[in-house]
Amino acid sequence: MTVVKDKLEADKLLKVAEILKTIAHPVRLKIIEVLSDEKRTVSELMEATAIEQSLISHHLIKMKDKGVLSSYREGKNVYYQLVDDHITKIFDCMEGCSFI
Amino acid sequence: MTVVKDKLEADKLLKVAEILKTIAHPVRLKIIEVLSDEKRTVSELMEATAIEQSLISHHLIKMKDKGVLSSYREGKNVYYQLVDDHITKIFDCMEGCSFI
DNA sequence: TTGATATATAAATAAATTAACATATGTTTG
DNA sequence: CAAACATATGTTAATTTATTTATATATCAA
Repeated sequence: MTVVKDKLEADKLLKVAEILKTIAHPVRLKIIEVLSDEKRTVSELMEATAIEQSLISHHLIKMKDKGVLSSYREGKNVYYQLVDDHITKIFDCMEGCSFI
Repeated sequence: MTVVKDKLEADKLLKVAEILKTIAHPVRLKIIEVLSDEKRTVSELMEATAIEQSLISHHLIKMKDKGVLSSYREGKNVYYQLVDDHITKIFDCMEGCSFI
């Protein structure tokens, strides 16, 4: 059996839990998946996810708040992007699990 | 920028979200961390997490329901263990992220 | 400057999660 | 078989999160 190398401190567990909670939603995972390719505008994300404007905005802002995404405006559009690509590894990680 | 290899189907995103939601809690992460070493009884997990009997039982049963843990009885004790060690990779994955 | 387009915000509600407490069940031991 | 121990279950309350609808703000183009 593999042992987790270093035990995570309680506060780090909290932080990890917070991030996981932030992304533990099918739409948010889809957003991450789409953004793994490259940055997208809100409109593009709406189309990619088939989620209406206000709701996707809520999702995006929450993910931004929690540090997973960042955004910048360019004219009428706002682009969202992953703060750290590393997060996409979570798909590999999960897919490796027998129960998925 | 790294691209996620294969796009996950909608139903797989749902499944992944379900699992992430299941473990996105500091106590549950701690349980996974402890079990990464080896199987433990409920009592041992209570001690390791400092969580009271009923509450930890609820956590354990939820994780078992979702397929993350399995359990078996041995006398008065019930042992819980990880169904798939692979799940512990999530710690590495998260620790690699700049926002953690 | 007005209208159109893109996005954000606010408020209300619905739904899900977590925690706490009380009680029940299963197993061993005397 | 009764008491003790380990764990599970049921119920409710508290809290958090997700969704919807309506409205506001920002930017561009005519």
